[in-house]
Amino acid sequence: MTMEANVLPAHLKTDLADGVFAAGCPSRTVLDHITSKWGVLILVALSEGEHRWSELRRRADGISEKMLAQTLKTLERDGLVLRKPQPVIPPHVDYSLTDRGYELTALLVPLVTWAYNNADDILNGRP
Amino acid sequence: MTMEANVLPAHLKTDLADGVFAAGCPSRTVLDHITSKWGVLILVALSEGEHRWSELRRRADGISEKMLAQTLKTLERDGLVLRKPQPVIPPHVDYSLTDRGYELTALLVPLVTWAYNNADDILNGRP
DNA sequence: CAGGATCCACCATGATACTG
DNA sequence: CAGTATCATGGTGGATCCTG
Repeated sequence: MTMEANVLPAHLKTDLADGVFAAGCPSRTVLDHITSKWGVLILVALSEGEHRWSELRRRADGISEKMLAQTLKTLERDGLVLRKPQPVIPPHVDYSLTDRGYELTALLVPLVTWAYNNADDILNGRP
Repeated sequence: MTMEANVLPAHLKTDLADGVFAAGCPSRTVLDHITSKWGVLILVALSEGEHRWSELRRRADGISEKMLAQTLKTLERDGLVLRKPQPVIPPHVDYSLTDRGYELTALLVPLVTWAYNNADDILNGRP
């Protein structure tokens, strides 16, 4: 019996243009943003609802203020995250997902969940 | 009308333990591997079927030999990619997905597809 | 409270050359 | 063909201090 193992079925492939493999493809830049170390965590955190700066800082354990600012700015410029300054005393800023950001996290959360569930087996060489 | 916008429904959240946000969580390491710049492309390429070293080198446009070797080694150690040296003349090596790698690409390919389809809008500030 | 600015260190990455 | 070895570098990311 001849069969090629572990090849994605056609219906999953059709949407994936060859372009993603090209060096100059814009998707590379976008992928860099959304799969960045902290980008993933921030997006997943926001998928649970609106968060303040200080909440995100605590939630994404280990992130520096610099990287939080940089990550949020990139995601905001990409139209994935919405920044809402609240002019109250004391002032704060709320971050949430845009529609496009929400669409993205629907794909991202399962990936992170999978990584979480498989991490121990993977890192310990278990099948 | 009060409603919280763009929050994932409960059934998608339940599986996602708070642990992923912890600095020491093993999933961070795994995420680093599978969301790395070249890791993503190699996994997606292999989701289309078995590839040789030289094929992967050409497919992942712009990758250096060093990065290809490093990426493949990491993915192999993680049990996501299978390495099969072919003792023929001239010799070559086939790379393919393990069952676990296949499971992963089922989640990864939609993400890459999304990035590809949205890249232009995102980078040009279109809604 | 939410950042901006600056300095610095290191590691990931790339180029090149060589080998089993 | 499929890598490994070595070296150079620059960009990512952290620490610290400062501000609206």
